[in-house]
Amino acid sequence: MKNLEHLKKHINNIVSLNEEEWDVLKNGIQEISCAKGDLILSEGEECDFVGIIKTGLFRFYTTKKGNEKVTEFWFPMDYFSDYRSFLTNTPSNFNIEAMRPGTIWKLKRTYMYKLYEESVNFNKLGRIVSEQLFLKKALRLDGFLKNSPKERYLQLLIKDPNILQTVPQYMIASYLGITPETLSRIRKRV
Amino acid sequence: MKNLEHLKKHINNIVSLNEEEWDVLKNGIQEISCAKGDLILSEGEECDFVGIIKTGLFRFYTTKKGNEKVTEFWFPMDYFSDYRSFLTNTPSNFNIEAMRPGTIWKLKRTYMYKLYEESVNFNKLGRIVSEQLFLKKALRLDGFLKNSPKERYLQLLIKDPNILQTVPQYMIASYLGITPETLSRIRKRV
DNA sequence: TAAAATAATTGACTTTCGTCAATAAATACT
DNA sequence: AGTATTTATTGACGAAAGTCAATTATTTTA
Repeated sequence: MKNLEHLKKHINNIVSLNEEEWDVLKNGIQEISCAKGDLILSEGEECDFVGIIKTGLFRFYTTKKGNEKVTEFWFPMDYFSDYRSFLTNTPSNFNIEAMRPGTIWKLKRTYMYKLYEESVNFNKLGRIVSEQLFLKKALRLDGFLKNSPKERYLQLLIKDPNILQTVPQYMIASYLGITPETLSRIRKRV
Repeated sequence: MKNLEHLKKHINNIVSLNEEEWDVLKNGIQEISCAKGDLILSEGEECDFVGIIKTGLFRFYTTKKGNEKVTEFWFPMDYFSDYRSFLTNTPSNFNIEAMRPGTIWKLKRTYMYKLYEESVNFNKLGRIVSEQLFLKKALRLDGFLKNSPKERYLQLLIKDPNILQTVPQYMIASYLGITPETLSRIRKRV
């Protein structure tokens, strides 16, 4: 049984849909339960959805020469998708993994593009989602261009303490673009 | 005298505006000529526009401890803005500089948000611009997370040869996140 | 075209981070 | 609680990139 009240409230903060619009949107949304370790998306697959985390903790990572590079962590009410794959209709190079049991809301691309034809509000929603995703990427890229590993870690301490509390340290190291050993040493010297 | 035919064609590839919509959009567009070295945006200012390069070559950079970190280069028909500053109404940490004489088209935020209220097509346009900007950031971030400096340079060779041909090498080094000396050595070993 | 200014290369040296291996700490399992 | 597994720390060492200074190449400008 889907309980979408929380989502409805969230969406209405972005753009105020009328009841009819909400019903249309609602019908496109799948609510999916995930067990720990579940892969919502795997490398090679096309990402044909955008979604929002209802509960749980998810990560977005790729692999290189056997080891994993974490690009993002997602918490409740975060948007999630391989939006590059989604937008370009090409296979993803990433995996999306449930780090613990949780629930997600998904909206398929085909459905979403149908919505875009329906009303101005859905386009507005799509625009704002894109903007949010842009902001996240931009801030993260700036961190890499401007800051050293140590500075990136300190920024994380300030801006995303929730990540530090909930995610194993070796994944945080990967997220910061360094090895676990280096992160351990940075922490010692702070 | 504004000659916007080229721009009109470009916009119509994204979303087909009717004549009335195009007239409204047109009225919001400023065409601005830039001399070499002109700063279209300076650190501390708020970026209240998005634009498209008509002609010329521009760079987007920030400064740290006196030296410059280049985040992006923009060529004709590229979107440009400090879109983070634009979206969040906060001061920019970046500069936009004309690297040679050129011309740009600018659209102010206030005007753009007025357009968003007007019709579905403008929202669509805004969405697609956001998507494009997202894609660029995402690809660049992935490069930093996944590739070494040498690999990033080789990717640039393949994907953006135009940058290599037109931009001084020390700025390319900055764009790759390394020093000019290191880039020089990488090039020697390839 | 000559001089000046800017950009690129090279060498010597330092710093930072990665790698590998061992150990310690924390967590999960029965 | 006690064992097994996973995660974090530490040390020794090597590789890669940064820094500083000098030199060479290229471009600009007078």
